[in-house]
Amino acid sequence: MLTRTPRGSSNRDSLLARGVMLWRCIADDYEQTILIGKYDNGTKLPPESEIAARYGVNRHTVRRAMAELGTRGLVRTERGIGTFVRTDKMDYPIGQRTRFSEIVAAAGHEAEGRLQGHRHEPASAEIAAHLGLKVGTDVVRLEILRAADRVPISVATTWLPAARYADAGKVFRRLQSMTRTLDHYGITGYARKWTRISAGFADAVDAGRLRLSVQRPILVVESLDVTGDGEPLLTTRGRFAADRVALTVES
Amino acid sequence: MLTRTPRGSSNRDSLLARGVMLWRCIADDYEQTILIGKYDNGTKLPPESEIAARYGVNRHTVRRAMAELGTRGLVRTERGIGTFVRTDKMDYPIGQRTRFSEIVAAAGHEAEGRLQGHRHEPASAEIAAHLGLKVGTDVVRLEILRAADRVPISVATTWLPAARYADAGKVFRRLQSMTRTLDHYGITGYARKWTRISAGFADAVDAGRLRLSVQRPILVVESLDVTGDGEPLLTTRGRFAADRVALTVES
DNA sequence: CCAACTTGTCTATTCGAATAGACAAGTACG
DNA sequence: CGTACTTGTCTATTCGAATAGACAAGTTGG
Repeated sequence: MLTRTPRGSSNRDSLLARGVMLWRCIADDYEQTILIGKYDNGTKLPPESEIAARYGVNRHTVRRAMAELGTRGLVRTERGIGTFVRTDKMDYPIGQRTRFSEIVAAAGHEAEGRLQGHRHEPASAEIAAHLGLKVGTDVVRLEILRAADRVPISVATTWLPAARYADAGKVFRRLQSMTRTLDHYGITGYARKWTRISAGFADAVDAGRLRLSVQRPILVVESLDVTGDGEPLLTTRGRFAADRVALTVES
Repeated sequence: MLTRTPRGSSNRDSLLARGVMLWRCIADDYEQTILIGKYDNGTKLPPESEIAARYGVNRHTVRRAMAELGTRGLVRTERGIGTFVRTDKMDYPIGQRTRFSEIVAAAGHEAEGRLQGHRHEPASAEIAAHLGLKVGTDVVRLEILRAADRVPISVATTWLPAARYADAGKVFRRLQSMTRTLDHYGITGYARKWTRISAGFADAVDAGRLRLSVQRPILVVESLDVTGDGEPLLTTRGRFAADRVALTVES
């Protein structure tokens, strides 16, 4: 070990923004490089010790930065081997039978759905039209964060008629899945009726939940699911991290 | 004092970016609000204690944020009175007799010029043309940060012929002023020959030196000064913080 | 199997961010 | 003058960022 520069100068200064932690600066620096497309998918990064030396920081600090990049879904680390760049996007098929947990499981990942919050509210004109209700009817609103292998994929706002699904929030929080929640209400065969896709930028709240930098692109997916009888069941407005997902529409 | 929320929740969460210090988040939040133009110039901000309560943080943390906004030139604090928004831009007249220290002094502020670095280098085609030298001739290059009342106003790169001003770096570092540096070489009556103004965005280095957020607009001012005899003296490429300066061209 | 290399985890220490409280110093107003 | 209010400064404490070092656990290649 040479370890000069015990405290000061090096490549650090060119990154160090006042009031921003070192590991965050390093993580952001790597994110830029990766998102620019400088690395191919699967490229092996240098060993942590080498990166630490190049930045003039401790190895633990680099580990913290890499952990951050892991939660952002930009790298994948394997013990004893190394850290690899991950630029492939998860394929997310959209069709009549669109179930997050099943899609993720089919892709060989671990699905997770966490309820961020829920409340009752009167239906807006748009929500009422989707669900076939009168404006102002009581509806349940759920905010759900979905992740695959602990990497956030999407945040979704879902509305259901309160008349039948008043406790949907509590049920979801326990069962952690929309499929199982509806099953709890006796709904088994439900289907996607329509899906509308647009794009935009993540606001501060969504960016935080999705562990994205602000102003990264997102895919906005609005949809309506119906019961087997064709009755409106739930409508959703989901925001997908466009850096991590590609939507495939079945036809 | 009510001081609930000893550690958690409040308006904090909506701001708190992971890896970014609290005071920085608050400062950036205020900067956004100010630059959007929500406050008129001179508007009095609420007392520190009140701001602290609104964000759910300690008063010291607010003070740190306000200190940051002060160095960015966005607020001005007066003891015993309060903190005031500062959106007025300093008027910077450009004419034949353009001397930073004189302009700033005339506006009632304290001028400061700090040398960031200096070196000799061969003249590029552009610099050579400006100074009337052959390409590759040895020139002295100075990087100067200028501030008024401790608020950074501009960073400037200045080139002089090395033949006569070889030690310009050391001299400037001692005298802290271009006017005095030239005076040291016996140059008293020099004048602006031409000025070219354009605009762009601050890169990471300039943003750091000017204490700006990255990607804030800057005014790029290229100019040539000549001696009393009309001989090319020095050429400069200055980058001014557009949020703090308005250039006035005399005609 | 063994040696070299890389990531994971542990302990200890230093330094600054953030909190908490108290008081000084300045201004404004009746 | 004196009270109320606001900013400035000080001390003390807690918690996490960053450093430092050592070793365990895993992979690779001879």
